[in-house]
Amino acid sequence: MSVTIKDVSKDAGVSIKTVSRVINNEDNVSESTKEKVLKSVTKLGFKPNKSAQSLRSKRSYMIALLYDNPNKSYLADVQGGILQACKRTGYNLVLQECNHEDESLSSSIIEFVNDFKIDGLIITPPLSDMDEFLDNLDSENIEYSIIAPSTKKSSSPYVSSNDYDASYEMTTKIIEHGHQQIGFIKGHKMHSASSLRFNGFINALDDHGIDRNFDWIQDGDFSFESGFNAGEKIFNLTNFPSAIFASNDSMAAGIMKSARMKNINVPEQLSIIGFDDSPTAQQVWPSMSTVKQPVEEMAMHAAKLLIAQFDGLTEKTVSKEFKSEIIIRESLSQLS
Amino acid sequence: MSVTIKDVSKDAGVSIKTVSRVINNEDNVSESTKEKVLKSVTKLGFKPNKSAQSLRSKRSYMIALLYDNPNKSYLADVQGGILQACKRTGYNLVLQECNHEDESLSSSIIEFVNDFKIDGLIITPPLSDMDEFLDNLDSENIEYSIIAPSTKKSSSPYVSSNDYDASYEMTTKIIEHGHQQIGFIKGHKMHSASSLRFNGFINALDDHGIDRNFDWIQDGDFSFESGFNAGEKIFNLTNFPSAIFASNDSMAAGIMKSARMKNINVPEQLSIIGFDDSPTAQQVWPSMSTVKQPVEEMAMHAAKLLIAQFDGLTEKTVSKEFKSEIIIRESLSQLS
DNA sequence: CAATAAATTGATATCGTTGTCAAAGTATCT
DNA sequence: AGATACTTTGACAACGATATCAATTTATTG
Repeated sequence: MSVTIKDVSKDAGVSIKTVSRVINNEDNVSESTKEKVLKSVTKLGFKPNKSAQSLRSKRSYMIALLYDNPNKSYLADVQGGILQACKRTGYNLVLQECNHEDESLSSSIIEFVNDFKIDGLIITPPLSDMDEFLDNLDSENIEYSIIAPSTKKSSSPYVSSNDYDASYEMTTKIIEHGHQQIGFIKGHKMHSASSLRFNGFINALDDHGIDRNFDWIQDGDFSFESGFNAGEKIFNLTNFPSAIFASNDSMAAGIMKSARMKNINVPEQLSIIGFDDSPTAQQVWPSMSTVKQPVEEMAMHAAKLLIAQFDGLTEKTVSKEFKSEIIIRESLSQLS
Repeated sequence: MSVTIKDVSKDAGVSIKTVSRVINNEDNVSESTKEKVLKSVTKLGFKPNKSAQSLRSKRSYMIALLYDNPNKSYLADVQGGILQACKRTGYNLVLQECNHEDESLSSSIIEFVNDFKIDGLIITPPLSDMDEFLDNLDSENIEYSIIAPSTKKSSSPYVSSNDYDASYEMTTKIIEHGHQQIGFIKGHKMHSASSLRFNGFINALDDHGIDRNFDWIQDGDFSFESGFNAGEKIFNLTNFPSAIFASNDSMAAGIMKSARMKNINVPEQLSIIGFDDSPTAQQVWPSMSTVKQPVEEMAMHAAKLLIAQFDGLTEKTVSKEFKSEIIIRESLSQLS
């Protein structure tokens, strides 16, 4: 049926082991035989049988993406990036939804990895913030690569976003637009990004000598509803801020709705700023100013990092922090 | 290291072939030995090695999802559904992004299936509308299950949505809200859903004796921009409709923006209706009336259909049409 | 140049299943 | 009871790669 290593060995006039050596890029093969073998490989269109390789070598050539209820657009972006990295490497992506509140998270993931001989994991927030979970993986010698805000030092390779800097920068931008009265909606407590974004905000206020008003700082959990509720609270105050910076776009949209329902004009009376650049950010009116992280690129890098660990890739791949982009759209107005 | 079929056979006192028979649910195994084997399987916690099975049986236990640039939320929902179906079956999901305009689509997919020994495909619009592509798969004896609007009869199992009915019903709802002047934005031409949704609209108008106004019927391609542009055209007319029904939510959001920019109040002066119930639909203000298809359920069913073809599943799984749900939110107003 | 070390190559076992086919056991029929 | 058919079972080959380790070739050394 299909071409096997045996056919190649016959065609090239060498043993199957030598063919194996060539296709696995092993040392100690003379240039001349290598060339000979590669010629036969191309000529016959040989592609190693994944199952046979996997059976013998104990590797599955599969990496798994672990995620816990992220917004759909984030998930799609992450996947896209990983798939790009997998493209020509022969690796495949498997999806695994998790629940960070599940008591047996560690054990079930370890079982999953062992059952399917998963070569490595890519871990996204908030799972990437669970130190104990990562420790458990470490002690089982499971390889992984994490995508996370830059807080922690991990022995495993990681890809990080500069949530603090981005938040600081965006806050500065808001101030530069003339706003002195600025509210903030925090994100979900389990995400390390939440505190980073909040700290960036606070420090930017302080550095510009702007007072904090804790009535205008509300808790949220990244959901639209939590943003809406936070808005209701703020707009019931006797005076409310001229701008509100929400820790993500969904909450920002929630604020926008609650403002609208109180007949507060956006952005004339109130500027609203989000974070993530989700598809919604462009589709609401007025369009949302927001922070865009290069999620797809980050995921691609995380996958490359991981794959580089098993396959000795030629190009060196190292942990890396990615920079976010500040996007100013209609929802942030210039105060005169 | 891990438990193999040999360990089980020893423990149960039968041959490895008999164990294999039991775990593959083959006929001609006596109840007593079956029981004996199953007891050993549970006792030892035996799980068949996927690679070995795959190598010997020529099956990969992987199904692939073929998609072409759908919106992210749709993609996530489809994946969620498939993963649920895969959950306890031992199958895994592999993602494959396609381009329906690619000349070599058929051949590259056939190669992909052969290389990875993919057991079956799940095909989403617009790929599921490409008859020639499906024919090519048929002639290669590749198994697939399609998710599509109900137009075509396929020899392969399929899952369909009643786009025509949903559109007819929503249009009727709009009319019942007192609207007599109704616009429509068409979807992407390559999607069979587009014409179905349009026909449902037109027929509902006709059946209720309402005039069609072709100035209010605009082309679109499911993108936000195309919706926005369609809006601009309509609102530059001397008189415009009291309601616009867009073939999806993104375009509806585009309309909403263009209306806002012309200072047209939604929903007081203009009702806007979408299709899909994307996350954005709830997050815009006013929240969008729309049609929700049970995408996740549909995908789950499609996966079950497919898996039932290789594994003789106990419960009969057949092609099925799913009903959509009409969701009325703030963007559709009642005219007095 | 012989002796030794290093690089290259191949014969064969092996991974953990399923497939083949024949043997053994049971049931059914004259 | 014996012949026949059917059910149940197992021994062993096979899938297509990598691993082991010994054999061969080539390079280096004194």
